[in-house]
Amino acid sequence: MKQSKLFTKTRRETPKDEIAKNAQLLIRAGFINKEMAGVYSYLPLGLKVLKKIENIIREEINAIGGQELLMSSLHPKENWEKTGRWDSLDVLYKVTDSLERENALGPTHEEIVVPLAKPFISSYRDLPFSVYHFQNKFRKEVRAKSGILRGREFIMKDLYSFHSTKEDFEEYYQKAKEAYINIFDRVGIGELTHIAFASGGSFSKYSHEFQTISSTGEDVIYICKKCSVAINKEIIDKQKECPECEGDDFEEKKSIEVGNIFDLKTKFSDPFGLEYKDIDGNRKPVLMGCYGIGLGRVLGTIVETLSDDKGIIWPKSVAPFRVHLLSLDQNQKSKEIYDDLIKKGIEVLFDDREGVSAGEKFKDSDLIGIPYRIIISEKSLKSGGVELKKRNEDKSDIIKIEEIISKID
RNA sequence: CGGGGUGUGGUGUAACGGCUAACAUUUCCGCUUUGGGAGCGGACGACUCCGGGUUCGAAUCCCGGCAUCCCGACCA
Repeated sequence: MKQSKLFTKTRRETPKDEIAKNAQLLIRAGFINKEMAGVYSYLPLGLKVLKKIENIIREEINAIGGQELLMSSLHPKENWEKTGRWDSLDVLYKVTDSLERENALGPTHEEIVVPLAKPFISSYRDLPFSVYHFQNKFRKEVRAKSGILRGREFIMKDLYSFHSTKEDFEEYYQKAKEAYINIFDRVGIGELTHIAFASGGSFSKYSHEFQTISSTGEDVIYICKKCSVAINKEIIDKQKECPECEGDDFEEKKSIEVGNIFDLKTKFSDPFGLEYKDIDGNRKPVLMGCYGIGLGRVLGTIVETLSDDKGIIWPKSVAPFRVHLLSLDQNQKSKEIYDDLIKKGIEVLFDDREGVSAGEKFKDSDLIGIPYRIIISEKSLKSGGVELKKRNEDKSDIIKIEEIISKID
């Protein structure tokens, strides 16, 4: 991608209506645009990152047998009345059309996925299975806050699993937990992310949240100093020892909930009569689990936790480009290198803008946060090649042009 | 939903109740310049969020609304 053709430009000033670092940097760098409180558009750079996060999640969920589908955003009122949530869920957006028909905008998809699964489940032989999708969720948050961390419209991966026995559910739940660990490792926040015990489970007594340590987080967790698992606030009040190792020394930290896994039991199977016949021919309710990850929240958390005062520092796995190629008045030589890297399948943002000073290109590059920066200038060429600098390091090296590929893996 | 803050060119700010609403930046034109947001000259760009009110006179004061941010409550 040539930067001279890029849809967005960077901004020098931080927008005055954003306090959260994630939104300030993402808007300044041209990744997102704010439409209204809690609602953001993803621009070409932002969408690239979002898609990379999505693909990592997709690979890990496919690996535990999840089948991807895409459910609707507009939901029949009837389904929500069946579960009682038409009236009880205050974040539910209700829309009325000109014929006075009422619908809901989906904030989550139990009300769709359960009736959807019903015709496909009759026997215990049909179980287990799991389905998921990436989709825009709508929640009428009374107070959107923290940039893209708590919005009114956001993309979520929600996975639903269906089981005949609790043993089978527990086995799958464990696999989902491991998939989540892989996901947060791969997107670059694994070290900061703790599994937190939360209330709500039936068999294991707990559900689990994935909490990333960050001062901008709105949650508080207590990290066990002995085994590093965490407990969320609502259960540490009742219990003073670690459920994992029985340690009793905790560190209090603010954190962002980037994902959760939850045992639904028969909460949604019951109202929809989702049943199967067991081996003896008895009808029994299907057991379910649900597993969510907010993509925008993950993206925002990466920015919150990995940026510095100059801009964003993307992990390689989700960076919009691998290389930021800066031409300092050397467009001809730079173009050759750019074409060569593209031919080799490297994702490159090529700052080919003419009449833009070196300093401005450096500032923009720091802000956008691409992992590798290659500078081509009269100076570098005289020294025998190009200059390579990593976004997360201060030092830089002059390397030969032929060496580039081997240095950017 | 309670409490507080803020609404001025695209962006960020300034302006005691009183001249044609100022400055920076962005953008455009010309020249010049290329290692940390370069320099000079010129140009474009605002019914000062909306609606009322007070006043000879309102960006400025008052009332209402809307928007937005923060704190709290809420958060399958």
